[in-house]
Amino acid sequence: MGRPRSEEARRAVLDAAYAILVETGLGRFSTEAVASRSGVARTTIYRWWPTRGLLAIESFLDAFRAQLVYAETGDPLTDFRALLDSLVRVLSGPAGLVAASVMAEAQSDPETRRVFLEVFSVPLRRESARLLGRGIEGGVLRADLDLAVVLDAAVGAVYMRLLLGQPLDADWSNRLADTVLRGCLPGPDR
Amino acid sequence: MGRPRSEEARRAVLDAAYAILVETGLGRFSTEAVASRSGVARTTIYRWWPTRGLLAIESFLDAFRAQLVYAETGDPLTDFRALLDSLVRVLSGPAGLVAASVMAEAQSDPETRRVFLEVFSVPLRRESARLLGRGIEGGVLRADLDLAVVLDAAVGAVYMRLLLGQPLDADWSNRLADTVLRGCLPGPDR
Amino acid sequence: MGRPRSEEARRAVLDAAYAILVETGLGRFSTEAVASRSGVARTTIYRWWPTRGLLAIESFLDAFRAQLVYAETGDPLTDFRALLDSLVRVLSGPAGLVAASVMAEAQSDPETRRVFLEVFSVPLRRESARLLGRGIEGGVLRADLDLAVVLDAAVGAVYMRLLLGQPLDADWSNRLADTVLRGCLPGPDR
Amino acid sequence: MGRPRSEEARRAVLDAAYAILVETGLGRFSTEAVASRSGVARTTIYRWWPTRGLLAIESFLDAFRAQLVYAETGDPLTDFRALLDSLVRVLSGPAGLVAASVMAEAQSDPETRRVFLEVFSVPLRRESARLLGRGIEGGVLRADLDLAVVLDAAVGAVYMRLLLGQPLDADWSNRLADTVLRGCLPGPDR
DNA sequence: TAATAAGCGAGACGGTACGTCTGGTCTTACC
DNA sequence: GGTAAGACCAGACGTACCGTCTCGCTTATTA
Repeated sequence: MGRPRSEEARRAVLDAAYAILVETGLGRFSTEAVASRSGVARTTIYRWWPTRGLLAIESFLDAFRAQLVYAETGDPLTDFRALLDSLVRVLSGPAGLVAASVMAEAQSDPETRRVFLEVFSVPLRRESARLLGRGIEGGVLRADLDLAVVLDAAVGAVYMRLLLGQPLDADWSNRLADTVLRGCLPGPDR
Repeated sequence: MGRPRSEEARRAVLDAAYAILVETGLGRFSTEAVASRSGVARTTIYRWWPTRGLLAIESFLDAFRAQLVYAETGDPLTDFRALLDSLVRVLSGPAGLVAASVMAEAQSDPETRRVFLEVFSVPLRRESARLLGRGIEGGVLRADLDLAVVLDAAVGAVYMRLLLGQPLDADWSNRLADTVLRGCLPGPDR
Repeated sequence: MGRPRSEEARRAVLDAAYAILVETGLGRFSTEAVASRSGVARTTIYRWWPTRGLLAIESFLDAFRAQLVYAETGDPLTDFRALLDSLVRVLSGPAGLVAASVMAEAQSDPETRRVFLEVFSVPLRRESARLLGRGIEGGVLRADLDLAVVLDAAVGAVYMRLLLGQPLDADWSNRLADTVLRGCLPGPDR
Repeated sequence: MGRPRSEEARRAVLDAAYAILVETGLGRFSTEAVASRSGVARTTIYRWWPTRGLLAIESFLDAFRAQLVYAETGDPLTDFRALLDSLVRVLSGPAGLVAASVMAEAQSDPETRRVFLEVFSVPLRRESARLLGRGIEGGVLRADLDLAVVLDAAVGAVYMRLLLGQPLDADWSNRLADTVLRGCLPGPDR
C-alpha cells in the first residue's frame, strides 16, 4: 500500500551514479554526491540501496546489459572470439571504469563481491564455458581441456589490464584469443 | 640536518598498516586507525606517506619482498612454473589481502596505481618475460610467442581469482602453468 | 522543512560553553571541548555557531541578560548608580570571566567585536545615556555634559579592572559613581 | 660560559613579533610565524620566551618605551593632560594593536597579565598618581580626591576604546581630561 | 691552542584542535 | 507509505601549531 516507488527517482539515481563513476571514479562516488547530482534525497537512496557497492553494481549492470554480444554463428571458436571481443569492447569504454570501481568496492564489502560474482561474473563464465564445451563436443578443442583454468586465463587477462589501467583494444583481444585457443587445440602432448 | 627519522616509528607504522589491511581490509584502513594502532602520531604518518595508497603499497612490498622466489635451475620452464607457484603461494596468504587492497585503492588514486605498477607489476613481468625468453632461445618454446599476452593471461588469472576472493592453491597454480605453457610449445599450427 | 533544530542540543552547547569559559577561560575553550562536554556533535556546533567568538558571545548574553537591572526610581542619579552597581555586580561573578573572554576573542576576530558592540556595549551605553539625559533635563546634571566621554570613563573603568583581573565590588562601584558624577553636577567653572 | 646569546637573533625575533602583531593581530601570532618571519629557529625562541604572551609583551614594551612622554612643566594639570595625550597618541598607532593583543593574551595567561601589570600598568599609574598628588599638594585639586578611582576612570576609558576598536585621537583625549579633571577641582559639595 | 660549554638552525616527534566532508539515522511536513 | 528537506551523531580527513627532542655546527671562554 501507500505511495508507489518513484521510477523517476530510481532512474535519476542510477544515471547520476553511473555518470559519477565514469567521470571521477570511486573517489568522489558518495551517497552525498549521487543525491545532489540526481536531485533525489539521500534518505531515499538509502532506502533502496543499502550500500555504495550495490548502487554501483546496479548502475553498472543497467548500462552494461545487452551491450555484451552472445552471438551464435554455429562455430564455437568464432563465437568465443566474438564474446571475448565484445567483453573487451564494452570494458574499454565508460562501463570499464564502472566495472573497475565495483571490483575495487568489492575488496572492502563482501556483499558487493557476492553480488558482482552472481550477476556478472558467473553468467559470463557460464556462457563462455558453454561455447568452449560445444567446441569440445565438436572435436575442434581438446577433450581434456581444463575449462575453468582456460576461462581464468582469458577473462583474468582482461580484468587485469582493466584494473591496471592498460589499454584494451580489438587487436589485443584477438591476440589474447589466439594465445588462449592455441593451447586448447587437439594434438599430441609435446 | 635536524633530528634523524625514527626507524622505530617507521616500522611500527608499516606493521600496523599491514596488520589492519590483513585483518579488516581497506574498510577500516584509515590514517587514524594506523596511527592509533601503531602508537605513532598522525602527523608523523602524513609526513612520510602523503596518501593512504602509498602507505598500503609500502607495507605490502615490505612484507612481500623476498617472499617471491626467483629461483634459477637452468630449466626455464621449471623456473617459470616455480615463479608462478611462488606468486600464488604468497598471494594466497595474508599478503594477498594487502595486494588486493592496493589494487582497489589504485582504482581511485592514479598515483597508487603508478607506484604499484612500477614497483611490483613491472618487475614481476620483467622477470617472467626473461624466463620465457630463455625458453625461446633454448628452443623449448615457440619462437613466435606473443610474450606480452601470455603474461597477461598467466598473471591476470592470478589477479582475478585474488580479487574475486576465489581460492589460490598449488594445484590450481600447476594447472594454470600447464594450460598456459601448452599453448607456448613449438609445433605446427593446427 | 526538514527536521527542526534541537533545542536540547542548543541548550547543552551554550551551557557547556559558558561552563568552560568560567572554569578555564579562553585557553581551553575549543569547539572540540564544547562538543565533548555538551555531548553534541562538533558538526552541529559548526552549523549554528560558525566561529568560537559567536558561541562565546551567545553563551555570555544568554547568561547575562536579565541579570542587569534597569530599575527606574524616578531619580536619574540613583538609577545611574544602580545601573553601574548592577553592571559591576554581574561582571564580578562568573559572567565577568566570560565577558573578558569575549573581549579577548574580539581582538583577533572583528566579527566577534562587531557583535559584542552591537548586542552588549551599545545597548548598555544607550540606557546609561538615557538616564544621564534625564538628569540633564531635570537640571540635576550640567547641561553641557560631554555624555559620550562620561560614559567612556564610567564604563571604561569597569572594563579595565575586569580585564586586568582587579577586584570589582560594591564599594568601588560607589566610589566610581561618586567620582564620575561629581564632575557632572552643575556649577561654576572653577 | 659557552657561546653568548645572539643579539642579532633577539632583535630579529622582537621585530618580527611586533610586525606580525601590528599587521595581523593575535590571530596569526604564532611561534611558528615569528620563527619563519625572523629566520630564527623555533627552539631559540622557546629558549628565551617561554610563552607567546611574554614575547608579545617584550616586543610591545620594546617599541613603546620612550614613546610615552613624562614631561614636567611645573603645572601638574598640564603635565597630566600631556601624559594622557601621550598615552592616547601612542596607543592610536601600531603599538595600540600590540597593547590590545597583550591584554587579550592576558585573559588566558595569568603570567602575561602579571607582567603586563608590573611593567606597564603599574608604572603608568604611579606616574599619573604622582602628578595628581602634586596637584593636591599645590591646592589645585581637591584634597579628598579618590586618586585610585580617578585613574581607573581616566585610563580605563582609553583601554576600553582601544579594545573596542573605537578611534583614539587628541580631541577625545582633551575632552576626557576636561571631564575627569572637572570632578577633581576643589569646591563645595553640591 | 685545545677542550668545553652554551647558543643556534634544522627538522622529526607526539599531540591538540581546526574546519570540512561523508556516512548513516532521525524527524517532520508534504504528497 | 514514499519522498524531500534537513538536523543529528559519528568519525576520518588533511593542515597548522604546539612544545619537546635530537642532531651537527658555531663561537667564546677557560684550562
